[in-house]
Amino acid sequence: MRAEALKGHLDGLLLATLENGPRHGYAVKEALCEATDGRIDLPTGTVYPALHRLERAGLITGIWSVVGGRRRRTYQLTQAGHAALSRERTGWQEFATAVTAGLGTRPWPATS
Amino acid sequence: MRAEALKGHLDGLLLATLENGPRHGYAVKEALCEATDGRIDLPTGTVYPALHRLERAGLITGIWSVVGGRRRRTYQLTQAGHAALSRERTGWQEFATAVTAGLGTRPWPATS
DNA sequence: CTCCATACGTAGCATTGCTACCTATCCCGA
DNA sequence: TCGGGATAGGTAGCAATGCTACGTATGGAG
Repeated sequence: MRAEALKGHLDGLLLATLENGPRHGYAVKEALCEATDGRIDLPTGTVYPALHRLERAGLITGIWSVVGGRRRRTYQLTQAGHAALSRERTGWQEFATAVTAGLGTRPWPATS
Repeated sequence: MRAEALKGHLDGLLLATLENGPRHGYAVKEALCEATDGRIDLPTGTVYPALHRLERAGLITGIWSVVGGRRRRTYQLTQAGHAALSRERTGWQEFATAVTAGLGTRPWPATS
């Protein structure tokens, strides 16, 4: 997958991993990797700054803890985060529809 | 549609408008707007630099002409451009599949 | 004669994900 | 015992890219 393709769509993906309960940063990365069958395997240098951004934006909140000698920051969605995730989903649908139309490909999955 | 969403996917869309014959820059913009039902209506400040980029990359070639007193630069896909378009399409499919999975939305169109 | 559509263009900006690097702990295998 | 990998967090700086805000010019409609 081309690196820059993700631009503008990362936030929604991160939020989605937190929808069913809190996770710490590293687990977010793992969850996203697993959910996409390894197709989206983010470097940590992408994940952590993005989580900081989401926290600054008030979409997630994090608390520190220590598990097995390792410090963790566990994040969970805020009310605003849930709303944002919802927006990201509908936004993605619209975007994907538009690009698919623009590219002139089959509506979906074309995996026949 | 969020502005930054397009990042990394514009080239394929522009190439696609040139697949069925040459067009000049302004017509590319119009064609894309029409193909997407107005959902992707690019400012000219996006289109022209992007076309220059594609030409520098050897994916399209342009020739000047004058029609009705107005100068035009008409572009057409090169061999490499056709190949790139093909890659963009498969890349888009993979990308869309991954993001859809990551967001946990319905495979498609979810417009039910 | 003014305004809009057509047609092209550039400068500079903001965002964003990536590379490359750093620290630290725990555990497994050699 | 010691090295390396997985786990867990982080930062600095870069490159790419689309957008905003302009500027230039012609033709036709009102």
